[in-house]
Amino acid sequence: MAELSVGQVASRCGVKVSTLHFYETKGLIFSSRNAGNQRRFGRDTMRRVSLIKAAQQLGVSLDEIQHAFASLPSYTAPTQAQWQSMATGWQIRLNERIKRLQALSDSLTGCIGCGCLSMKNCPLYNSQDKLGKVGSGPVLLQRKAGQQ
Amino acid sequence: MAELSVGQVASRCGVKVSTLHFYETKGLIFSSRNAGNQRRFGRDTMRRVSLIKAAQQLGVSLDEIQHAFASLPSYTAPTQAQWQSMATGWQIRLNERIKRLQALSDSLTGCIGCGCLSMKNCPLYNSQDKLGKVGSGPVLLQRKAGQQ
DNA sequence: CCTTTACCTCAAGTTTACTTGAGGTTTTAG
DNA sequence: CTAAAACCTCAAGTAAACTTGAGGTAAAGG
Repeated sequence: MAELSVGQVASRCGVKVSTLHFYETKGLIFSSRNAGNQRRFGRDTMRRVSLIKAAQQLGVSLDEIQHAFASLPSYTAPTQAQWQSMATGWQIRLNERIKRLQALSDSLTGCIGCGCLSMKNCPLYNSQDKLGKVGSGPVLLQRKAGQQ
Repeated sequence: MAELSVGQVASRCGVKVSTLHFYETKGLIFSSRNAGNQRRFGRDTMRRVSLIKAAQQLGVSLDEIQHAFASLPSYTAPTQAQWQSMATGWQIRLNERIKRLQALSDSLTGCIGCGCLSMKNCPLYNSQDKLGKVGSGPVLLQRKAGQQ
């Protein structure tokens, strides 16, 4: 049983069948068809779906994921090296994100310590505001890559 | 100048005026009105907006944020203790999230190490799949709080 | 005073990521 | 062989988080 039906992939990946259809239209996964026009997925599809779900945890959009997947072959199972370079790429991204969250956590710690009643020395609030200078405000740790 | 106009809050927080209107309809921020029916915000509004943006980084929805804000007074500036208990709550959440991302990062590291050609020992893929047992699949680290 | 900039409200539009449903075909289990 | 379960396509609906636009009022600078 080399190939899997859409229902099998769905149940083993914990997603709905409709989600897999959707991912296929987005070019995130690929299938061939059997005699009766039903989808048949290679086993690597499950890893793709796992990676999609993992990446979404990091706040990565499907478009970006698709872009990252673009280096992988669509219809043949990716090689070891190909998976590895993808995984490495995600991990770099993931570690950046962890760092940012850590920084945010530190800011909150400062916030808890400072009391923040005065708003003058709150590290969260004052990360950019500098006590009300003209210009852009306390745009804090977000907005690294054009989120708005 | 104790109170701020919507435009001032917007530019100092790095968000659009329409976003502040939107947040107000959602009950995330509050304003009084001047003689000409224009909004006037207390300075604590900026901290609220900072916290909203920070929380969004953690994947917290506006509804949840609103719920967390519910403990704060709407029209009077929150006290030190009130801010602190909020910040502490966020930080617990934040640290949980960091832990999860760390776990994901570890899985990816395993993935990079194992090569994953066989799919038999990939820690990312096999976190729940157990080599194809019947039942639910490699539902990995997500889905902690009914995300789908 | 007058014009430009900032505000106001309310309705409708946008994007992302899916889900639901209708109407019909294929597989599979008994 | 037949009935239920699984698939198929395509269109439309949903939810979150905003944004845009129209039509009109207020405030601020010269």
